[in-house]
Amino acid sequence: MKQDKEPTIYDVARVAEVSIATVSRVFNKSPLVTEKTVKHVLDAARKLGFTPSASARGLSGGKQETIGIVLPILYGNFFSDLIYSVQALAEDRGYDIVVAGQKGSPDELFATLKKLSSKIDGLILMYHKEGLKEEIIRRCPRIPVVLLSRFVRYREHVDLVLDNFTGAKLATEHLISMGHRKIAHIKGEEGNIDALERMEGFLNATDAAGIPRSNIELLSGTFRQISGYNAVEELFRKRRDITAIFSSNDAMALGALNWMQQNGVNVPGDVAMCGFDDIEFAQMVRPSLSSVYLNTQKFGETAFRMLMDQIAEKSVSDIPKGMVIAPELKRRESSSHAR
Amino acid sequence: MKQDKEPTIYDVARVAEVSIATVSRVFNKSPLVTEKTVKHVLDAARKLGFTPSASARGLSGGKQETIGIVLPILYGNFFSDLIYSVQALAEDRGYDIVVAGQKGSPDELFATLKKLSSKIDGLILMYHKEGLKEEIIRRCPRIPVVLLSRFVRYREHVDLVLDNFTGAKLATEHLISMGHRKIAHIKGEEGNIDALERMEGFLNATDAAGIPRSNIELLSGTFRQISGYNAVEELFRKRRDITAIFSSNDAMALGALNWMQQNGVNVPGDVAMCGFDDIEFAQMVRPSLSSVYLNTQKFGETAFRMLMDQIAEKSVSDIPKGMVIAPELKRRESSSHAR
DNA sequence: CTGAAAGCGCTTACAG
DNA sequence: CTGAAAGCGCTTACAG
Repeated sequence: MKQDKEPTIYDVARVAEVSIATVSRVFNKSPLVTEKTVKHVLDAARKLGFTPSASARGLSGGKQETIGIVLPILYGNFFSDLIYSVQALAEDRGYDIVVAGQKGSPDELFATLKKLSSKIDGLILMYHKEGLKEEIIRRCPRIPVVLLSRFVRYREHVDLVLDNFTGAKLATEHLISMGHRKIAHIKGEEGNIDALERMEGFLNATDAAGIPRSNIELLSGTFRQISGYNAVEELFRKRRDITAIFSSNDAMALGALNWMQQNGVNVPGDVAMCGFDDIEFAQMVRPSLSSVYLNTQKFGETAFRMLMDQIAEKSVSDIPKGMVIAPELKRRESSSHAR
Repeated sequence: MKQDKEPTIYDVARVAEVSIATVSRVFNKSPLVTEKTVKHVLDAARKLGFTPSASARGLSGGKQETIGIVLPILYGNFFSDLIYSVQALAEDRGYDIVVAGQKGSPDELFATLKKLSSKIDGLILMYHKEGLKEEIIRRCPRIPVVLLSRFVRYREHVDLVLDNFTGAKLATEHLISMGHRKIAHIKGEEGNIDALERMEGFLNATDAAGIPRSNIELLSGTFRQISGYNAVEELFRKRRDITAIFSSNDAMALGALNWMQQNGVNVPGDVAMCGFDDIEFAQMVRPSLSSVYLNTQKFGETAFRMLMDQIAEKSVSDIPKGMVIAPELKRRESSSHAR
């Protein structure tokens, strides 16, 4: 039963009394083989504990049955949600997933990709650089890629976007629809593109509603809770006419909530509040926090399907699709009070 | 420059005017090759954009330069932290990581492992079942494995344990050392082994301190925040002499904190509080929440090192090491008041 | 220090 | 429907 080395296709062929070609066909579900032969082969394989060698398959057939996911950083909820959703689909299709991070420069990225490329049949890549799609097609010509971005501004350069901008716009429109005309925005970290796109979404909505810039207040933040706390403190020192706040993330919104609760400002009675990210605590806090949910799961699933399409067509599509995964607004208590 | 197909070792050999054996040696950093030859080969390889085929290497050399990580579920902070820490080390050593989840039964697990085994040089596996180590060695004899568990009770069956029990004990001892003798514990989800081990750690500490069982109160919980809220509400209806609470996780601790703040119970003045998990919000909330931190990063790094050792020794070690990664207590405001 | 050659375990035209 | 055989791109004794 127990082998000293892994059994090969030859062992199976011998036991099943067929040629190795037939064994190979059985494991590749070729329609050519008789049902009876299939059974023989499968029995022999089971008896020997045979599993085809991925290396040999890869070498001769060119299929790895593995896809790669390369992300800026293998960390946090975004990473975890993305892998989770892709893996669930990949498993059904018999694909394994190899993950890689990427440090800094495009050159290092390409070194990673080159090394990875002989292990995978396709790649899901999140990286932000104009013209990257074209460069990848040029430098890794044989490998289908789905390019991902969290930034609408790169829409034309990638295949799939998880849209911060529209999320922020949705949240702001919601606050406006509740009657608010004097709205503050707590910005995210300086230089962070998520933060930038969220602010742009905010301004786009207020502008579209005809709200004058003097009615809005942009507050500095760092995405950390304490900066939300400090931001509202400063806001209220400066002016007290603001009736709604859109925060660039939930952590800062919670910090802001904290300050207001400590200082007798009622939410949503005096000030309505909306965050971004829809972290677990948004539902847990009192008042529960309205927030924008980025559907990372859908993002991952769509990316995987796009990749499978490319692999199936055996065509490395060079037409960026620029598809967008829409964010969703979660209305909760913190913005439930109409003006 | 741009090839219609990937360049091979033959192309490099031709351009560098050496044999393919030499090219191979260069890429395997064989000490035999002249510096001058190395340079020629590397130049040719660069010029052609050559990267060795992982499949061919795997087939003929038996090294995949890939390790597998198989976890119960590819989800949440634990997963993300573990991958992050392993990946950082693996990248330095030139290893890629393939991840897989596992559904239910041991048979499905072994199917997953068998399929994976030809793609990897070693495996980090988290799975809870007595005798699993032996079964793996029997059924996947050629592949080094590091078995992980979050449960000390399986210590003898695995290589590395992330210790819930001691974490809970630490937290409880801390509360006792602050002078508390009447302590409640909010339990985690019924049937969950993490929850069970945390409760056992709690009871172990109170017993060791000679605290009578009548002085302690075990409250039902589900790990969700609301259940912590409900648990203290019930506790205070029942008795008001409890001066400290150890919660099986932070979410419930935060729920409990919530109830107490709403009902005029001062933390830590009237009741000290300690949670488990050290989630981000533990530091953000007021009062900040004391908690137990499971060093997942160290867990992952240690697992990887153990695996590398096994791979290097080329010996599939069958002696479970039963090493334990100690949890750390984070003392914060919620338990800062001595009795 | 370098090369010729066998072999790793498959897939896939090509014959039959 | 099945088999014999070439070939995928490497590594590694074995010679020299």
